[in-house]
Amino acid sequence: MSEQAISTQEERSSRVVSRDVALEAEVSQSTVSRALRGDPSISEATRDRVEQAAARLGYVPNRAGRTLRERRSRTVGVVVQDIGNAFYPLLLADIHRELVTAGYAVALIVDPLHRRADMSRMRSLLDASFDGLIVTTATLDSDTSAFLHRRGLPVVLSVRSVPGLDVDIVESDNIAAGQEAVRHLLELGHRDIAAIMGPEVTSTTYDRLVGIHESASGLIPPDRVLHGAYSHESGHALCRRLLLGDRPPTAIIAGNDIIAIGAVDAARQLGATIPDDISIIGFDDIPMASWHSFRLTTVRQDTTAIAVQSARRIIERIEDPTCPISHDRYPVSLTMRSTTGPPNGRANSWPKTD
Amino acid sequence: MSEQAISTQEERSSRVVSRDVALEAEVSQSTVSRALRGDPSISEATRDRVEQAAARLGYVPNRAGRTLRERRSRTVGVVVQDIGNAFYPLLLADIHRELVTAGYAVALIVDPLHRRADMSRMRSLLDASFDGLIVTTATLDSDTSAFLHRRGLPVVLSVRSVPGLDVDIVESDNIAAGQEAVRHLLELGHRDIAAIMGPEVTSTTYDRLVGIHESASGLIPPDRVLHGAYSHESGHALCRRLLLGDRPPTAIIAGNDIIAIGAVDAARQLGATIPDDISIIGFDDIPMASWHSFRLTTVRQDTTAIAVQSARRIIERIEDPTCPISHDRYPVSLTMRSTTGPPNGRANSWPKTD
DNA sequence: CATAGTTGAGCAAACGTATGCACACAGTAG
DNA sequence: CTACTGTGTGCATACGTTTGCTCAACTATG
Repeated sequence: MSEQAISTQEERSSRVVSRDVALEAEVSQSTVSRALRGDPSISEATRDRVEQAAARLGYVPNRAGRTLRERRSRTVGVVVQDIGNAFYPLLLADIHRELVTAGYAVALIVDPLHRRADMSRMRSLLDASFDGLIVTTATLDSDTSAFLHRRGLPVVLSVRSVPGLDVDIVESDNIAAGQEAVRHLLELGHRDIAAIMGPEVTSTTYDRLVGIHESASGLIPPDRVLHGAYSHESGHALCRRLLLGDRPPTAIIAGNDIIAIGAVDAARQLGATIPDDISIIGFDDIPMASWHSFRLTTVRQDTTAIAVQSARRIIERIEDPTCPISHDRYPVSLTMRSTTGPPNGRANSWPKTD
Repeated sequence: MSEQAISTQEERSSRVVSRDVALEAEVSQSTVSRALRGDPSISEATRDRVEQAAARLGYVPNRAGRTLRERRSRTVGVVVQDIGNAFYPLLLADIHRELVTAGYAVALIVDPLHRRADMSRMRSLLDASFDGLIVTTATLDSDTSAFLHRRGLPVVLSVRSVPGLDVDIVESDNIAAGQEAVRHLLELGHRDIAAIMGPEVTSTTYDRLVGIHESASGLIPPDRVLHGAYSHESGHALCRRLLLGDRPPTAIIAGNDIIAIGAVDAARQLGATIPDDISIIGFDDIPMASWHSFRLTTVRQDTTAIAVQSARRIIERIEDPTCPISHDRYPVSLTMRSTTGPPNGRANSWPKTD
C-alpha cells in the first residue's frame, strides 16, 4: 500500500504500467484497459481522462501481459532459408507489409528447418510466441511442417509445397511454368536443352521438372538435368561444366533467376554470346532479371500475390482454425527478354578464353 | 480442484504447461521450472523424472509467461528500411545468426522509421517486446533513435550513425572510404568526376561525401554531386542524366554498389564502354559486385564484422545497460576490378543508341 | 415516492512462469 | 537422544493484461 506514495511523476523513463495510468487518471486499472481498448461501456469523459493520463506518462501496453492473458501473441513467424537469396527479401517485404497492416508483428526465422537434427530449435517454435507460421522452406523429405501442424500451430506453406499434407498452401503453378519454359525453347527451335535446377527436394524444382519433362517428351535425358543450390555460384559452376563438356546444349533452363544469372555470367566468361551461342531461361522474374546487363528471359511468378495471399491465409487460419484447407496455385507467364533466341547452326566459336 | 481428474494424457496436442508436467512427474510446478532450467538445488533423480515427463508430454515453456516474469523477452528487434536492397539481407543474415546463437530471438521491423509522422508504430517498439533494438535506418534528420534510447530501450546504431547521440554505434570508416574512392580515380588520371549518392540524410552518404571532398580538393563541384535513393533504379536514372548531359564525367563515384550497378547498366545501355568511356566505382562490395557481368571496382566494407559486432554490442548493452558507450568504426579497403581504368583522351564514341 | 432499468466503473480472477522463503527430512555432532 | 546443519521440495506471490461479474448511482417509469 505504500507504493502509492512513491509513484509520482518521475518514474516515466523505464516502465509505465496500466496501474500507473490508473492512479494518474484516478480510475481503476481495469478502466484504463477498457478505455484504451475502446470499450463502449466507458464514458467519453473517463476515456478522455485516461487517454490524457496515458499520453502524459507515455504508457504503452506490455505485450507479454497481453499475450499471456489473450493467449495469442499477434505475431506470425516467417521461416526463410536464405535471405541472401534475392527472391526471399522480396517475398518477405510483401508478407511483412500485409501482416503489419493486419496488426500482426513479424518474427524472422532464418533456418535450415529441413534438417531433422535441429529439433531443439524447432521446439522453440511451439512456445506460443507465434500465432502461426509462414513456411517458405518446406522440403519434400522433411516432416517438419507436418510436425508443427500436428502440434496445433497454424501453418501456411508458401512458395514451396509438400503433397499429402492437410496444410494451407500458396504457390505458383510450377508445372505450367516448366512447360512454358520448354515450349518457348522448342518454338525457338532448340532440341538440345539442359537444365540447371535447385535442390531435388524442393517442390519448386520438382514440379518445374515435371512440367519440363511433360513438354519435352523425352528430349531431355536425365543426365542433362543438374541439381545444385538456388544460388548464383551454383548456376555459374554448373553452366560452366555444361559448356565445357562434350556436347554443350544450345539452351539451358535454370531453376530460378539467380541460377540463370549465374549461368549467364559463366557463359559470358567463356566467351559465349547470348543468345546466339546459348539461350538461357530462368524462373521467377525478380527485379534483377530486367536489369540491362541481363535482360533475362524468364517465366514470371507473381511473387507479390503469393506473399499477400500467404499472409492472408495464415491470418484466416489463425482466426478460424477450422476453416477449410486451401491450396492456391497462381498462374505464371513467360516474360521474353534477350537471353533466349533461335539456336545458331554454325559451330560454336567459344570458348574463346580458357 | 476437479481439473486433476481431467488432465490425463490425451491433452497433448494443444498447450501443455508446466503444471501438467508437474502432475505427470508428481512434483510441484516450481520443481518443474527449476529442474528444466538446470537449478542445482534439484536432485538428479527428480530432474530426470521431470525431464522425462516433459518429453513425454511434449512440453515447451511458454514464452510470454517467462517474459512477463523475467521482465525480459530475449528478443532483439532489427530495424531495416528496405530489405529489397541486397545489402540488408546480407547484414541481417549475419546479425540473425549471431543473435540466435546467443539465445535471442530476432524480430524484423521493416520500417520507414525516419518519418516522424508514424509515432504510433514507434510506440509499439516500447511495449517490452524487445530487450533492445539494432537500428540500421538512422537518418541525420530524425530523432527517433534518440527518442527510443531516452525511453530506456537499449539501441545500437548499425551501418548508419547519428552524431552527438550517446548511443552505441557500429559503422565503417566512411570518410576513409570516400577518400579511397577519389584517390583511386585520381591516380588513374581522372579529373572530371561526378558522384551519384544516396539520400543526403544518411550518414553513409554524408561521410563518404566528406571524404570525397577532402581528397578531391575542389575538383568536384556541388552540381556534380547527385542524390537519389540507394537503388538500382536511381543509379540508372542519374547516370543516364549525367552521360546525356552537357559534359559527361570520365568517372562516377556511386553511393553504393547497387547504385553503381544501376549506373553500369545505364552506361552500357547508352553504348558506353566501361571503363574506357566511363569509370564507375561503388561502395560495400556486396557479393553481386564480383559477378562476372559487373566485376565492379568498389570500396569494400566489412559487412560481416559490422553485423556481428552490432549483435554483440546490443547484447552487451542489454545485459549491462551501464557499460560505456562504444563507437566502432571499421576500416575499408579498395577492391579493384574492371569498372575503373584510366580515362581515354578520344572523343566519346557514344551514345551509340538513343 | 418506490421500483425497474440503464449506465459506468471497480473487484478479482485468470493467463504461465520464475523465485524468495519456509519447511521437512536426513545425517552428523554434541 | 537432542540439536544442528545441509539438502531438496513445496507454497505462495508477482510479472501486466483482459474480462466476467458485481454493484453503485442515476434516470425514467408506474
